[in-house]
Amino acid sequence: MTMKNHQITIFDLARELNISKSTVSRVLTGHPNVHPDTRKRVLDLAEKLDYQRNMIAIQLATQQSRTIGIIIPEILSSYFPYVIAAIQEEARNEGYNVIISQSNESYETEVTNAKVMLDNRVDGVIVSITKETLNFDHLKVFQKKGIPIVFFNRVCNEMVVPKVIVDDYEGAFGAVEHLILSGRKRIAHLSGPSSLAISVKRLNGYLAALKKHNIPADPELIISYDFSKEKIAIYVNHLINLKNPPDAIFAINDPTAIDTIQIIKKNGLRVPEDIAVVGFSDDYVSALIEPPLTTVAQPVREIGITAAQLLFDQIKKDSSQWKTPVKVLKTKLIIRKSS
Amino acid sequence: MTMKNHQITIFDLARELNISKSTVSRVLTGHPNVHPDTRKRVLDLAEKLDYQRNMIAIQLATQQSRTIGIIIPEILSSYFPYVIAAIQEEARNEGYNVIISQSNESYETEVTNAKVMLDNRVDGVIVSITKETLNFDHLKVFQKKGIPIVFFNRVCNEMVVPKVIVDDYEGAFGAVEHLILSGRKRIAHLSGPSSLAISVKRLNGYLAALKKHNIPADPELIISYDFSKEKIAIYVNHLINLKNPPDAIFAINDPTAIDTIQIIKKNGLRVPEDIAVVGFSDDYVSALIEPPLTTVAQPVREIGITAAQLLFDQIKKDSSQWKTPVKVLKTKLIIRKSS
DNA sequence: CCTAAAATTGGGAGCGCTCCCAATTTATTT
DNA sequence: AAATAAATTGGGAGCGCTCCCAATTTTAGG
Repeated sequence: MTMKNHQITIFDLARELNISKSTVSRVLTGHPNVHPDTRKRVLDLAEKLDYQRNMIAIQLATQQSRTIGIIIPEILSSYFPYVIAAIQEEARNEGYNVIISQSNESYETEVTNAKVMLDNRVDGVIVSITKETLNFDHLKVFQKKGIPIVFFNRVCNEMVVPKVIVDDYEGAFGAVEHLILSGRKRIAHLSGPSSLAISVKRLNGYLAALKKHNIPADPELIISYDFSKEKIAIYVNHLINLKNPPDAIFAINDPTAIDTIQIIKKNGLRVPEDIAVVGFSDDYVSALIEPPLTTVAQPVREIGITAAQLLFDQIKKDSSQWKTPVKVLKTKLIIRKSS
Repeated sequence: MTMKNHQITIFDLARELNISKSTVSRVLTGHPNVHPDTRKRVLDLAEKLDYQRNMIAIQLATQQSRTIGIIIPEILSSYFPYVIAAIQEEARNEGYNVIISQSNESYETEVTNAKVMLDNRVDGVIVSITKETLNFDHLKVFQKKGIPIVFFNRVCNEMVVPKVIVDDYEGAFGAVEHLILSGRKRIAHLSGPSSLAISVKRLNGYLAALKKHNIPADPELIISYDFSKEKIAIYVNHLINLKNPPDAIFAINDPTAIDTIQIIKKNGLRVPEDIAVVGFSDDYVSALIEPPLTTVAQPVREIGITAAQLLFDQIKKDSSQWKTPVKVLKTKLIIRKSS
C-alpha cells in the first residue's frame, strides 16, 4: 500500500503559470510550436518543483510502452549477459526500457513470460528460445498482433522474422578441422538437443569437416544431450571407456566443454595430450581454466547490437515496410592449450 | 510506427454481453461480488476473443506500476546474475515485473538509471551501488517519495532502509585466519575502494585476524584499488618484487583473485607453493581455474530472495509501518587448492 | 491602419481501466 | 405479501497525459 504523496502533474504546472496544460505538454515533449519565453518558464518551474513525468500516463495516451522485452533461456552463463548488455545499451540510446525474462530452459516459463510481455504491451521483443520449445504459438502471437520480434542465437525456423545468428556451421567446421589438422583422428561430438537449429548446424559443420578430410563419421562418437549437467559425466565417461576411445571432443558449447575437461582430468587423463577439447562461444571462464579452452568465439556485443537495431528498425517503421533479414555474423576460432 | 490493430477492451466485452464494463472489470480483477453465471460468461468471451488486459491502463488507474527496479553496478560477473535470478523469481510470485539496469560502475549512469526508474514509477527498487557513488541524492529521492528501497551487497550507510549484506568482516577474518593457520606469515590484502563499506569491513576482518595471531599489519602489504583490470598487474607485480614479498594474498573478490593468480603464474611463481591466494564470493569460475580458488562463498540465492522479500514487505505495508532491518547472512569459507 | 498569414495557446476528447456510490434485482423474514 | 436485507449491476468520475482542432494573439504585408 505505497502511500504516494500526491504527485505533481502537468496540470499543476499549468495552473501555477496560468497557462493551459496543452502548452505545458508541448514544451515537455519538445514540441516546436511554443514561445521561447513560455518554454523557459515551464522548464524552470518543472525544475524547481522537481516535476517528474509519468511514463505510464504517457504510455497510455500514446499507445506505446517504449519498452522492449528480452526472452532468454538463462542468464547464468556469460554469453547472454554480454548480449543483454549490448541490447540495453542500444535501447537506452533509443529511450527504451528493457524487461528481461529468463525461461530457465523451460517451455512453460517461456510461454508465461511471453504472456507477461504482451500484458505489458511491449513495443517489441528479442528472443532466444529454450531447448524445450517446439511449439511457437506463444511467439507467433506477437507477429499476429503486429509487435516486432527478432530472434537471436536460438531461432525459430518456422517464423519469417529478422534473426541474428552466427555461422554455426562454419564455426564448427573450423573447430573440427583445426583438430584434424593437429593430428586428431577420432573426434567425438557432444551435440545439443536436435530441436535447436544451432545443434544441427554445428553437427553438420562437424560432419562436413570430417568428410572433407576423409574421416568416416562414427555414430558412436556423436552424442546428443539436453544440456543437463548431470548427464555430461555419464556421456564423457562413456566415451572414454569405449574400446576405441576418441582423442578429441568437440562440445556444443563452453560449459559443456569445461565440464568435459573436468571429467577427463578426474579420470586421470590429460588434456590435450590424451584428449583434446574444443568448445563454442568463448565464455568468460574459458580463458581461465586449466588448460585454457580452445573455442569458437561469438561476437556477443555485435549480436546484441544487431538484434536491437533490427528490432528498432521495425518499431519505427510501418509493418508494411518490415524486412526479414537474417544476419549471419562471423565466428572466430580461438586456439588455446586444450587442443 | 507500430500499427496496433484495435485492441479488445473490457468495453468490447461488456457491449457484446450486454452488461456494464464495471461488471466485466469486476470479474477480470477477481472481485467477489459478481454472479457466478455472469463471471463465466465474461471469462468465456474473454477467452474466445483472446482478450488481453492492458497493464498500462491498470497501472494508471491503480497508481501502481507493479514493477520493481534493480540497479546494479555490473552484470558480467556471476554474483549479480545469481542474485537477480532469485529476485526475479520472487517478483514473479508476487506478480511483479522487474526492470534491471546496469550502472557499469559509473556514478553518472547510476543517476540516470535511478531517474528512469522514477519516470517509470517503479513500486520499489533494489540497489547495489557503484564504486564511484559517494553522493546519494539520487537514491534518497526514492525515500522522499515514499518508494521502498532495499540495498544489498554494496549498501549506503547514510540511508536508514532495509539492507541485505553478508558478514564481510567475519568472512574475511575466517579467510585470513585460514591462511595464517596454514602457515602463512606475510599476508597481503588487495582491498577495494574505501568508499565501499564491503572494502572496509573485509579489510577490518583481515586486520583483526592478523592481530589475533600477533602478526603486525604491514601497510606495505595493503593495497586499495578501484577494480580496474589494468591496475591489478601493477599491484601484484609490485607485491611480488618487494624485498620482503608476501607469501599469501587475500583479494577483495574473486575476479581480483583470479587475475592475481594469472599474474603470479606469469611471473614464474607457483600458487599456492610460493604465494597462496584467497578470494571472496565464490564466482562460478572459481572452482574451474587452476588451481581452484579458495574463496568465501556468499549465499547468492538467499541474498536475492531476502532482498526481494524485504522490498515486498514494504510495498504491501503503509510506510508508517516500515521497518529497516539489516539482514546479515553468513558466508562460508570454501577451501580449494589455491591456499 | 486594415487584412491575411503565421505563431502561439486553449479546450476537450480519448487512451483502457478501477472503484466509489447509487440503482436495481433477488433472497429472506415476518 | 409486504418490508427489509443481501446480492448484483450500472454510471461516471478520475488516473496523467497526448493531440487534434479551434481560438486567440502576434507579425507581416500592402
